[in-house]
Amino acid sequence: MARAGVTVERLTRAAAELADEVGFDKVTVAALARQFGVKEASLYSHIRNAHDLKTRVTLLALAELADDVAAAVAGRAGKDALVAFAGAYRDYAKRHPGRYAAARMELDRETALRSAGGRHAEMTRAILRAYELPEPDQTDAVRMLGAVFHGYVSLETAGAFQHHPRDVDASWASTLDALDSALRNWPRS
Amino acid sequence: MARAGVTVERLTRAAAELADEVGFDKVTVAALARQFGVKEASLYSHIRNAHDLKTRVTLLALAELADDVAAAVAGRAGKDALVAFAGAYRDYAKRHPGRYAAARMELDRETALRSAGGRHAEMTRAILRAYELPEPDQTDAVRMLGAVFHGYVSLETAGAFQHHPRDVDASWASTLDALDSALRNWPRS
DNA sequence: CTAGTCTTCCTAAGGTCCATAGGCAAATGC
DNA sequence: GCATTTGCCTATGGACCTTAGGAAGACTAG
Repeated sequence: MARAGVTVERLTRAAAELADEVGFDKVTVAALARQFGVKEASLYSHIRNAHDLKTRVTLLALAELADDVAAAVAGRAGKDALVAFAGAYRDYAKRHPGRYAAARMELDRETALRSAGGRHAEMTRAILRAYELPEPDQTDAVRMLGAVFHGYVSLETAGAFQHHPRDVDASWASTLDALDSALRNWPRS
Repeated sequence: MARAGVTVERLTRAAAELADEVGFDKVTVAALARQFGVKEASLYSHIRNAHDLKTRVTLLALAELADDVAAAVAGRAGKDALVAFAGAYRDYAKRHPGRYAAARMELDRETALRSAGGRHAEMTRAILRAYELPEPDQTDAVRMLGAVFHGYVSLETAGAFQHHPRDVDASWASTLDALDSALRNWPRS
């Protein structure tokens, strides 16, 4: 039998692309096998199971997203950095909806530790540096920023903002203005 | 054959409870059939398909959540109302994680219109009344509030805040303080 | 180069779930 | 009391996940 040249890397890339095209939940071992022209069972020489495959896509997405955000915030500070971070985050989610969904999948403890999740937290803290928040307010602000970014993108992707004519980009810009103001006037505990 | 007394209502309730126990994505026609002691095929006399069943759980969850929030904000205004709204929202999500996940499922246009989604938007606008924001800022604020609430609950449920010792309730309170301040000092366009 | 080993792919098979078709019997309505 | 409707059944098939065991290509040591 001629070999199809399947590797974990190629599988993961194909799975990520498939996720962006048809949705992360529709990434199946069967669909990938079809794409590579092999039988489903063959893929189990490369991945442990379907969950393993999805986890790999998640790790890929988290790393890509962290790279994008890192590039965006490089050399910026304060509100500038905030807007760049948020823009890169939202852009990634819109360009790669399937990967973004993967990035939000729950990981088990050890996998989470070797993911790019830590870089995300670090970068968020870096943004807050200019606002000079002491702990624990800084941690609270990190959590709030994460909530706003993820929440906005998530609702937007789910079509929750489609029922009103107001431009979604404009609301986003306005939200970032409000966030900046909230961070500058953070209510100290 | 003795009848098992299956009805759409009982199915929906059982599905909602099952969702809270094992996760919304694990709510299956097969599992429900087992619970009711009937064959899978029998359920198709009551529901059209699995998606129909999930949609019913979604509508139930949206209505329950709207009721809870309405009860919480009744007779309150300003920051008081904001905190009550947010608290009811987050409590519901924690008490009913499966239902909450259902509430975030995307609905088709017509179904969304006859859902309690409209009440949610109205109540959010009601909260903002005290902050006296003109349009389109009010809409922007509605979107931001939705993003923060959903995003926070979503990240918390996914365990994203477990990697830091800071008390999650305290961060939540702090976030609401910041939101209140952001709404009071909303940057007018 | 050859023989052994590892890797990649296969067939076969069993499990879960979703869904439809067609039938029988209990419940309901006139 | 009889016809109709409704609720449940069996049978069947498709999609997906996964494991076991085997064959043949690819690599490696002697």
